[in-house]
Amino acid sequence: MSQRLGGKVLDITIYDVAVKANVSAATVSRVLNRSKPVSKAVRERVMKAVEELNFKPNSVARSLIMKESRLIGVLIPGIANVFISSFIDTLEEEFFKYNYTTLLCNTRRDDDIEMDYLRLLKDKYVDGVVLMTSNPKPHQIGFFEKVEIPAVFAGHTDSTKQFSSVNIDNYQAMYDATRYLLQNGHRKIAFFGGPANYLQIMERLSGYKQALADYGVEYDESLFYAHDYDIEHGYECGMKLFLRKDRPTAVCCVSDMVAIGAIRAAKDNGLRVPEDISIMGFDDISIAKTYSPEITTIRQPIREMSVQAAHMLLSQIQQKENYMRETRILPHEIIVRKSCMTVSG
Amino acid sequence: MSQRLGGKVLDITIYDVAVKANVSAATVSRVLNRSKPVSKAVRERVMKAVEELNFKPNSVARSLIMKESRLIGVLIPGIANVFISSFIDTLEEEFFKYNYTTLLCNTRRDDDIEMDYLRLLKDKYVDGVVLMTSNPKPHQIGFFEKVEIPAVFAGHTDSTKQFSSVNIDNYQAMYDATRYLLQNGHRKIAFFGGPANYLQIMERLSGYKQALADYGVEYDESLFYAHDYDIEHGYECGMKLFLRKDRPTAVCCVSDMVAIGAIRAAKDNGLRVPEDISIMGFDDISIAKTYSPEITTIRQPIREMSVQAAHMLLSQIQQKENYMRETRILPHEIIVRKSCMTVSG
DNA sequence: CTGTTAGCGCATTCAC
DNA sequence: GTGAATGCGCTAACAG
Repeated sequence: MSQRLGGKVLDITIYDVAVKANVSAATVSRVLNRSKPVSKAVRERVMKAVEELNFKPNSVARSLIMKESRLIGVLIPGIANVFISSFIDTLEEEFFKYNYTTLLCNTRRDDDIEMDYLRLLKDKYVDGVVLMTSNPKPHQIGFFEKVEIPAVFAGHTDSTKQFSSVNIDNYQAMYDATRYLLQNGHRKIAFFGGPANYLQIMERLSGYKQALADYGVEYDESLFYAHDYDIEHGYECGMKLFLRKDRPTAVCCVSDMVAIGAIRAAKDNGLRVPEDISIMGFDDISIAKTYSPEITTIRQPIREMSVQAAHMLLSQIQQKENYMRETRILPHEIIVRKSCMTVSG
Repeated sequence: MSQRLGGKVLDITIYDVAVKANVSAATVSRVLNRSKPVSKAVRERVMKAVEELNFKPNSVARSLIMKESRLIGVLIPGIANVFISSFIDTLEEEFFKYNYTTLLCNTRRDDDIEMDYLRLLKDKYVDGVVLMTSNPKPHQIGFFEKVEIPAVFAGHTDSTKQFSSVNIDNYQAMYDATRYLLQNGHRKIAFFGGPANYLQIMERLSGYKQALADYGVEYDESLFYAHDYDIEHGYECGMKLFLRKDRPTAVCCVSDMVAIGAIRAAKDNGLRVPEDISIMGFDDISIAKTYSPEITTIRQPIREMSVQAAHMLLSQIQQKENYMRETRILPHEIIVRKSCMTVSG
C-alpha cells in the first residue's frame, strides 16, 4: 500500500491490488494484460481495486521480464537542422499517441557515438529504432544482425533491402530542380552540396549531372562545391564562387539553409537574386516562403515521411518476424517562388 | 553464457562472470560498483572475466533495484522553435557526456500531456527532469512535492524558490531593447508579444513599459500585439499594424522569428527596414545575423543556459537532499545590427 | 574480505 | 479459472 516509510513513498504494487481484491497477484496480472481468461466477477473486483488504488504497473519490472520498454530510440546526426527537428517533432508525436516514449540520440555524425548509443538502446530494451544518420553502414548492419531490434531508416534508402526505409527519390528530385533551371534558360549551373560522403548527396549530384547531360550541357567540376548543410557553408561556397569572373547564372543548393547562405553571399558581392543569379533551395523548410527573395525549392514531404517512418516501425514491432521489410519512396515537389528566374541565353 | 537458444541470443549475466571468475555474483557486483572493498587478486580475476565475456550489466535490472535509470526527462513546449532545439542539442550533449540519456517529452503546451509525461518519467525511474515548459505551475509543484525527482526549470524563473532554475532577466532584457530604441529617437514603439499567459512574456512587457515610462512615453495598448513566437504570427501582427496610418517607427519583437515575420509584413506593405520602420528581435538565433536586413536583437546565452541547466541537474542528482536550490540569472546582451536605425524627432 | 540469502515488481509456468 | 511457486538480472543485508 502507498505509505510513507522513512520519508519515502512506497508505490502500490500488484500485490496491494491482489490483497484488496482478494485474489492472487497472478490473477491481477492476467486481467491487466488480458493474457488469460478470468471470470467476470473476479475481473470486476480486480478492476475496482485497481481504480481505487490508482495502480499503475511498474514499467521497469515489466521491462525486465518482458524484454520490452515502450521506448523508441531516435538516432539523428544533429538537431540544428530544421529539417531534422521537424522530423523529430512528428516522430515524437506519433510515438506518444501509441504510448511509446522517444529516446533522443544525437550522434553528431560520429560512428563511435552511434555505436555507443545503439548498444545502450539495446541494453535498455528499446522496442525499436529510427535511424536518420546514414544509409545502412557496416557497423549498423552488423549490429542489427545480432540483436534483431526493429529498425527503420528515415531520409535514407537501403539499397540492400535488409531494412525498411522511407525516403524521397533524391536523384529524381535534384534532376527536376536542375531541369527546371535548364528549362529556364540556364546553362551554367553550380551545385552546392553537402558532405561528399553522404549517399543521398551523391544521388542528388547524379540527378544534377543527368539533367545537364540530357540538355547537352557538359558537367564542370569547378562548379561543384561540397561542404555542409548549413547557412555558414552556403555562404562560404557563395563567397568563393561569386568572385569568379565566369560565375554561373544559377546554383542548385542541397538545402534551404545553404541557399540562404548563398543568397547572402550573393548580396555581399553586389549580386541581386534572382536578377543576377538564380538560387534554388531544397527541403522547403518554413522560412523558405518568408525569406526575401522567397526561395524556389524542392519540397520534401517531411511530415509524411516521419509519420510513415513511425508507423512502419510500429507495425514492425507488432508483427515481429512476420513483418515484411519495405522501401517507401515519397513524392517530392518543386515549389516555384522567386529566387530563380528565366535567362535568355 | 552467451549462447543461442531457439534462435535467441541469451545475454551474459553477472552469473556467467561469477562462474568464470570463480567467485559469487555479489563479489562481481562489488568490484563493478566499487561498493565494497575486494581483494586485489579477486578483483583482477573478476575484471579479466568481465573483459573476456565482454559483460555489460543489464541496466533494467539495475534500475529495478536501484530506482534509478540514467535517464533524464526533458520537457519542452514544442520543438519547432530554433531556440528550443538548440537548447535540447546542448542538453543532450552534456547528459551524454555523463552517461545519461535524454527522454524527449514534447508537451505541445498541453498541461494534461505534461502530467502524463511526468508520471511516465517517474514510472521509468528517471534520475532528473529539465522543464522548459513554463514557470512552476500548480500541477508541477504538486507533482514534485510527492515524488522528489531532481528538477530544474530552464528559460523560466521560479519565484517561489522551490526549484532550481536558469534564465535570463527577461524584464531587464526587454528594458534594454526598448531603451536602445528610445535612445535612438523612437517614441512610438510597438510590442509583438508571445502568448499573454506566459510569465516571461509579461516580464518582458513590464521591461518595455518601464523603459517607455523612464523616457516619458505613455504606454499605448493599441501598440501591443500578443500572439505566438513564430514567423506566421509575426507576419500577422505586422500586417495588422503596418496598415495603420499612425504606425510606429519601431517594434520590439519577442523572438527573432517574430521579427522575421514582421520584416516580411513590412516589405509586403512597401515599408523598408530599417528606413521606414525599425524592427528589433530577441534570442539571436543563427539566422539573425544572416538575414537581410541583419537583425538587431537581444542575445540569450542559449548554450550557456543549457550547459548550466544540465550541470545543476547533475549535481542535484549527486547530492540528493543536500543539494541547495539555486536561481541562476545569466547575462543577456544587445547585438546591434541593421534592422534598427536612428530617427530624428 | 567474501558467500549466502533475499527481494526489487511483475509475468508466467505449473498444478489444482 | 485460479493460486503458489519460480525467475528476469541485479544489489544489499547479513553472516562468517
